Amino acid sequence: MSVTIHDVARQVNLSIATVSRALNRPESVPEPTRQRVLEAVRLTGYRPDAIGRSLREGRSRSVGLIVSDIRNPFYASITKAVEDIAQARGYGVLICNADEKPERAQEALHFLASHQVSGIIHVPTGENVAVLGELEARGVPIVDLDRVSGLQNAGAVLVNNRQGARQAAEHLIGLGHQRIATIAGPQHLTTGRERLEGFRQALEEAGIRLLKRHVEFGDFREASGMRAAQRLFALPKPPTALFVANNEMMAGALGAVLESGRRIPHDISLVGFDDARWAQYMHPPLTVVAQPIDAIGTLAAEQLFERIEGKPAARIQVLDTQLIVRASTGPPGAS
Amino acid sequence: MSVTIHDVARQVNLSIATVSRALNRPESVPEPTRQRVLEAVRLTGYRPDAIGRSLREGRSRSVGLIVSDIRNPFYASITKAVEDIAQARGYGVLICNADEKPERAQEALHFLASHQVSGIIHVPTGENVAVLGELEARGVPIVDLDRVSGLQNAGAVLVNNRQGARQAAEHLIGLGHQRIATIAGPQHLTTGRERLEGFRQALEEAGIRLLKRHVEFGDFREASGMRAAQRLFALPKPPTALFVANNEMMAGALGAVLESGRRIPHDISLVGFDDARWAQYMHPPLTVVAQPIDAIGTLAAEQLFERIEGKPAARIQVLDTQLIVRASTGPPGAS
DNA sequence: TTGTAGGCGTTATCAC
DNA sequence: GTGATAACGCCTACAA
Repeated sequence: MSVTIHDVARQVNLSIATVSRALNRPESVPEPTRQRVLEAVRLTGYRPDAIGRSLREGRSRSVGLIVSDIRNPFYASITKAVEDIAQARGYGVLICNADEKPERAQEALHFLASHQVSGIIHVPTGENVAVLGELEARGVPIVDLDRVSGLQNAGAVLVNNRQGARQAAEHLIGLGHQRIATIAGPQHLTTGRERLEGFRQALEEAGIRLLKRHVEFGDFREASGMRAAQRLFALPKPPTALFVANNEMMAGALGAVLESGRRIPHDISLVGFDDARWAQYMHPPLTVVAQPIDAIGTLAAEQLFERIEGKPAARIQVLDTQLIVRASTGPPGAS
Repeated sequence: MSVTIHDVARQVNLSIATVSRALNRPESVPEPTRQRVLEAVRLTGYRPDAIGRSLREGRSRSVGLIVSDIRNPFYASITKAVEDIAQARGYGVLICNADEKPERAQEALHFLASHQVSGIIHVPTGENVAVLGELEARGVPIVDLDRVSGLQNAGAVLVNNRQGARQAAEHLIGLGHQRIATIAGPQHLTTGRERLEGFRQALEEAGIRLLKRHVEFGDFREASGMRAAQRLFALPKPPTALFVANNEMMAGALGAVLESGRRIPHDISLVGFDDARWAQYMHPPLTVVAQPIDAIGTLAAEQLFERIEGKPAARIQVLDTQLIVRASTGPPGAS
């Protein structure tokens, strides 16, 4: 069995109360006693049982992280940033992969609740405001990441999606494109909506109407991107430029491009949202709207811990995107 | 506050014992009683507190996952597979990113121990056999993944690294290369050692001596791959073919190739270990030794839960690799 | 069939 | 300065 505080107490002929105090409130115990305890701890290899402590304190020293797709490098990076910061503070990370399914996210939320996590970082997958609200009412800080859950008191770390989409659109327009299409994300997600809106708006301001048949929708997963691109390429007058609203759907769209024998950017100019290693390495390197991934994860984790440690102010932080022009975009019909 | 078993008991005028029984041992309670309880559970929204249960049972319904680099898509996929299976069984996953640092892995191990996890899936980062042994002695099943920790009773899911490296070497030899180099992984890791051994052996069998200056070592991270490749390219007679022992170091090596102005495969043939999306998309597409990623994660998780649920047999499962020939390899000096 | 009570490991309150 | 004790929520012998 494991060594408990009783073993340490026995070792030094003190009560468990004193041992606990020596460990948690060093000032409340005379230095010599404290040293004796510390020595005994070293000797026995005692480590406080996290479960016992959690039960007593009403919260576990761990945080929940719900991502929509752990295989998307964007969320893998986020996970790393969050885990880094949690580990530094002695917290654990319970990871849940919602796989873009709201039911799974809800299940995860319940699970985290019953585990008394100290806080939750959450990539919303759909409508789970009810469960979130309960958690929040119980005093569990919540930080939305990437998307917005609709929960009132949640903090959030987001990216300026409208700006990003606008950058993509303006770049394409500047190159002289007129038949510009987009593969948009799910419209029940803020990222899906905002990227489409920013894109449409930029086009309109340039006097270009975004045709209905030039807007295809996907679910932010690879397969849907491929299908959407295939539909676009099947049009009588296919677009000469395409803005794809996330990296996974872009991976799928690329498959369709290859399949159709089109050359990039001669036959089709491509702009993605969110950078990824493969985007830099592919041929030609992909023009993208990049997000400050590390900052997103770090800020979310930092805000979460600030609030866990007492600062009540939930903040909504919006970060800027950056257009990185590489070689997948060019004037229509030119190589 | 949260709703506890007491609230449910009050609701139906029963003792908490009966409620607990109705929930955990349906057969030990008359059906009508059970129904009343279930109804009350629904009404109150009661969910058992995982912490209380864990304390009582001496183990939490969660497993630990220690990976060496969560941003490496290989481990991100593993994480997904493990989380999938855990979630299906009602277990949570505590994720720890060791970042290839043994101290962090050890810290993580202690953390998981104090959290009374039911089992651990573990990508060894170095020598943590002592802590692992304690865990194991406490009855916590451990499954090594990808590498081998040296722990006696651990199960393991591995890949045939020697075979994989051999496939790479033979492919290069078959193409006619003579000056073949490798960027090997850390030699304190089984993957690092075995891939180098298999590679060397295949060369020797073909009558090619692997020169000392043609073996560079990295730490399985991108930056080290770049530096290693730079050293290789600075040789008076640089190699015409290069086998890189993992995908991250390959990413770095690619940077060095670009920087040096070499063309692939005309000036240098490249074979990687482990496939990645960018490997397929890059130009030219990368020849790789692929690992059955999903199977690795799934088998590890399945073995872990089998053992959690009582089957004592730790197994060592070794999976085959597969050479995928794409366009980054060709005869020396030919395009 | 159901209830009472003990205890898992911890921290904190209250005596001494 | 230190110790005894209660409490957190749960499950399960044992008693009724």
